[in-house]
Amino acid sequence: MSWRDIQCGELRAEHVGQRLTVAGWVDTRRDHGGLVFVDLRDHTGKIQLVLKESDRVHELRNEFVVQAVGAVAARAPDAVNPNLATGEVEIQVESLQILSRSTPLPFQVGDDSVEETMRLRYRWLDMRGERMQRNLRMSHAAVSGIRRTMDDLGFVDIWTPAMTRGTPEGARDFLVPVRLQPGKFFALAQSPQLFKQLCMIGGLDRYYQIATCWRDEDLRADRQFEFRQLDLEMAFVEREDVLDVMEAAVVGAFEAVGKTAPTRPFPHISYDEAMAKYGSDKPDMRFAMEIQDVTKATRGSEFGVFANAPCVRYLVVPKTFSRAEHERLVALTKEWGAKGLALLSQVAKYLSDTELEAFGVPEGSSALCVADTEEISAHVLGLLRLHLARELDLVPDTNVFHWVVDFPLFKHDEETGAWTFMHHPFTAPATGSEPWEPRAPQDVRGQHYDLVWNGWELGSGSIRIHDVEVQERVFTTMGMTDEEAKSKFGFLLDALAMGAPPHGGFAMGIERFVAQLAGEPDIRQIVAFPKVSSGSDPLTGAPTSMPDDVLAESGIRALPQEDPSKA
RNA sequence: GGGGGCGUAGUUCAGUUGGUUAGAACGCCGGCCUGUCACGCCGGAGGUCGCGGGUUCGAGUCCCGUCGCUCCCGCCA
Repeated sequence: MSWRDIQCGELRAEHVGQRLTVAGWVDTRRDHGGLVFVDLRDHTGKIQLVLKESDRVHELRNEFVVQAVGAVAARAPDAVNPNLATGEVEIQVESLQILSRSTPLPFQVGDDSVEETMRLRYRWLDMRGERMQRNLRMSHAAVSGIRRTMDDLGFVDIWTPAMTRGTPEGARDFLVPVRLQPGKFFALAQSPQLFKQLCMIGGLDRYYQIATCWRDEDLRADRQFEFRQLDLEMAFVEREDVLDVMEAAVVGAFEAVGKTAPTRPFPHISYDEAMAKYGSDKPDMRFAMEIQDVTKATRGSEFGVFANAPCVRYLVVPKTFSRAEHERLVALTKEWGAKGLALLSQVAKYLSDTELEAFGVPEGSSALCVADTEEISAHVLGLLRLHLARELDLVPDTNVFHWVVDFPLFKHDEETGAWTFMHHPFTAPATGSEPWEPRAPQDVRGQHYDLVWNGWELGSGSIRIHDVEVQERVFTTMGMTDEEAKSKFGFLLDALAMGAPPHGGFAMGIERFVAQLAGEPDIRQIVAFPKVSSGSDPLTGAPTSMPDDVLAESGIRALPQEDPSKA
């Protein structure tokens, strides 16, 4: 026998007269005494069961799992429910079997107002609701579309290790103690980066993987400890070849979920332009409100704050600000690192007519100015731009994909004073920018590119270094000695020295992509069992402490932790 | 590491200037009901106001601390 002949949401007028078995969850019951209506639900929808009085029928409660056998009947015209896809029919139940009971629930399935920790603690209930059903199924469909695209393009899915060599650079690693070698650790892969490059050197040509990655950094709306990325790498290609494949994958996912795909090719913007106009390397370009620069015009200003600052930039905002509103913004920008935030109308008295003209602020608008280093001005105004756009509801409901290109290869590390990489140390310098000495490292561009969707960084990639000497020179610029480079990346240098083809690739965060696709504000709505922002799992209670003897077996010992109950 | 927000019944919330026995809706329990579909009607149970301390004649309300959740900055090759 079968539990069901048809799913709840699939019943239509065409089934009238058939005797069918259905099964699902009791969504609602309307008990009229001698007559009971039950909306039976599964992920396809609901169907109304009509039950005559019997022993069992009054026992039914929400979320009981039941199986019913009965005839599909057409509803009387005045009893049709136009709000239900199955609303023209109902099942006249002949026999009902309770397959499983349910205790009263901590919240009602489908209640969208419940606090998220509660939803996560009882995720199995949350999952029965429309929202998670849609998100998890859309996630699967998107990944299917991506896989189909990659397979069709001749990419080969290669499994790379989760347990790999730790890297002190970059994100913090999750460590895995090794019982067979006490005191030594694997790190969970932050990305399959080096392995996919080795695949290229190994002649695999076109690699991809929906790869799980782990990074031990603070969680955010768009960040979890573990996440998946579409990871791909191609040999004998240039930047545009990689971008082309990525666009195809994105479009493949859109088509797989039945949404209108963005137009190809996606527009490009340079890193410098993005930083200047939007103060971010992942600009939200659904709206303008670009950052303006008046550094030159205010050089000789009598207003010392402007004249003496290395950089004067501002945002024109279509609104006038009260003193209190301005003060609040000042406080915000100070948190972000600015010394202050000048409202042009307040400092106008110190400025010449020529200077004021340079600002060119229309009637009814305001200019908010930051006078600081170029870096801080861009950063703060970039954040302020996003903040104000959201607050003033200036963000249209559109989809804007674009590539950010021409990144610097190196950046200066404020803490150590050394040069470090912008992306990772395997990104190739732009053609023509090598050898870069005696050119300053900050002037070297890298063949790095980011994919940005509505201000979310979906992922990044680059053309990699395939020349062992260039790779060594990059390590040297970063202050690495030959010995260090050899000990950390000797295997890569060996491989590069043994016939490495030109290659490049990309990695796109799956959850970020699907969250945007589903219109969700954070990736927890896409992940079946996510962690909350403190880094714990409210469902299982993980992480937990471990007995000392278990730790000892792994060759480690936990540091004593303060007991919070004593505080 | 830093800043903001939130925490009251199972859930979502209200709770005035500090003042009697902390309320509502949904859910839950009992009863009635043969055409409902957010069924209806009658009745009922349910509270460590996150936790600890303080101020006060009196604290859900004010103060301090702490815990949890959340958003953001830093961080995220």
